[in-house]
Amino acid sequence: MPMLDTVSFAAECGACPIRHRAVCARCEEDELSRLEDMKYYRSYQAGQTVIWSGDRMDFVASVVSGVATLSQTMEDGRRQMVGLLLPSDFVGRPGRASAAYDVTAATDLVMCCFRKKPFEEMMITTPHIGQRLLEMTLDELDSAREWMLLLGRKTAREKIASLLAIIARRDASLGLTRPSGRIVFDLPLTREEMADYLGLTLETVSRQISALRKDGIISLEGKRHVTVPDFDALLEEAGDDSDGGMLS
Amino acid sequence: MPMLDTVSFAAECGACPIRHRAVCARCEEDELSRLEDMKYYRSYQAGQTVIWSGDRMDFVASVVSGVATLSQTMEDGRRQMVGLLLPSDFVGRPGRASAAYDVTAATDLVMCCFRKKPFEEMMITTPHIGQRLLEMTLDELDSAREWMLLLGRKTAREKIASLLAIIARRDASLGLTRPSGRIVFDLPLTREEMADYLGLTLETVSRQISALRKDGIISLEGKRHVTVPDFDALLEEAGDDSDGGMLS
DNA sequence: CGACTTCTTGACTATTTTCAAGATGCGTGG
DNA sequence: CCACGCATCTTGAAAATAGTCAAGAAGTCG
Repeated sequence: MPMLDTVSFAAECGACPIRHRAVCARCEEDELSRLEDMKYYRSYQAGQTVIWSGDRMDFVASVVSGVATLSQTMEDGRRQMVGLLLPSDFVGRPGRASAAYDVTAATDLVMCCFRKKPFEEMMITTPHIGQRLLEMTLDELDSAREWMLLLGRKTAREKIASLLAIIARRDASLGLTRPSGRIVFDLPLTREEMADYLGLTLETVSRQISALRKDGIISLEGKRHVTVPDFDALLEEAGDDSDGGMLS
Repeated sequence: MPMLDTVSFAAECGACPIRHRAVCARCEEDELSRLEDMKYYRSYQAGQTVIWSGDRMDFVASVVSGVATLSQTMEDGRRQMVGLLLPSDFVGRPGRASAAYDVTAATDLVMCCFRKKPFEEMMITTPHIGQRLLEMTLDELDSAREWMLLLGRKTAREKIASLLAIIARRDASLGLTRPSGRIVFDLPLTREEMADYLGLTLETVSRQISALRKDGIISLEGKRHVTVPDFDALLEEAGDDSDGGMLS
């Protein structure tokens, strides 16, 4: 098992890449400096577990870079991913002592952690944090519900296309690719992780990716590097309405 | 189509049955009286639509009595329920102009509606509402994630057992039945609504209910009235860990 | 009591899973 | 630099689960 690594980072909130999107987005300068006093960074390697469900959790955190997954496991080993945590996403629940889900680093990961006690106190005294967290939680709830539609009603092919579209759109919104019809990105997940997210087996994931490739919806170099020649065609396969689930 | 019905209700917040659990739970007397100024009650009959996805929504609301459903529909008609709204649950999203989901009355329903504009203003000036709403939203997010596990990984039989367990537990917590091994309740949903909630067809729902009946896990009088002789046996069928997903 | 909706059950079909074998790619060490 | 070993991925064949189509039963409401 690899070890946790507490990092001394370029720790200026002012220079933080997720400053404007994370839970601290609405904070004023003085609030930020209070946050700086309770924060520390942690890095994890791809594959490392951040925390196990049920473990005591004495911090909350924002994802700074990389991708983490939230997942639940049944006694017999069946696993379902219940969230994909991207930069600026929030981890942990104020007021709860232990983790409700397994959190795993899907890629190399950096998190900005806040000691829980002072963070909770600050939530009471300053409204900006709680307001922003409410906004973010409502957004997550919408995502979770969109995912419920996928899990409950979409076919395997639609599930794969939907996941690819989400990842593609996210990369595009981070400015890593131009928002034309052609999109290129790397999958941050293994086939098994995709299966756990989509409620499928890894074999079905593999087959459907092959099928989408055969049909020219995507092309692959290696196993992770994906090219989508026509994003609209991908959305068509995903079965979403044309706006792709954008909520005003 | 039945019509909307605006009701003059026994409108005292002090006597409200959901006073201690709803979004107003933390409000002081003076805050309650501000809420009274912006509130009105509405009743709906079982089957009636409260609001359609995409419709403009100039209120937010709490469910006072009855059961409502939140659902999403794909272009080709596939439908997935994404939430079950019980007394004290909150409907609507502050800061959003239109409904993101279809809201339907599953049973006769009474809602306590707040005009959206003043409610949003009050959220900024008084922290109690936003704090409580954050708590409730985090709880809903947990429920949604529990449902994702069900939709993605459970078998049809486990899905049915899980739904029955949830309804049974809820009725018990409302004090309608004693919390012994034996539990009796009425299903608030049709087979089709159950199917939409569970990501199944109504035929599969029907078959699995018959199977649970044949195996003695439940018994039925009529189609809606259910007796669970041994609640632990039902939980076993649901595939949950023994605590039944209770979160501290 | 009768019409209509809701529900049940049967037979067949489709999709996804399971089990199994082999291919590909990646990192490490010779 | 190449080869080996391990993890990841692909593909095939058979099996299981849930879906579809269809008919009829039960319950409900007027």
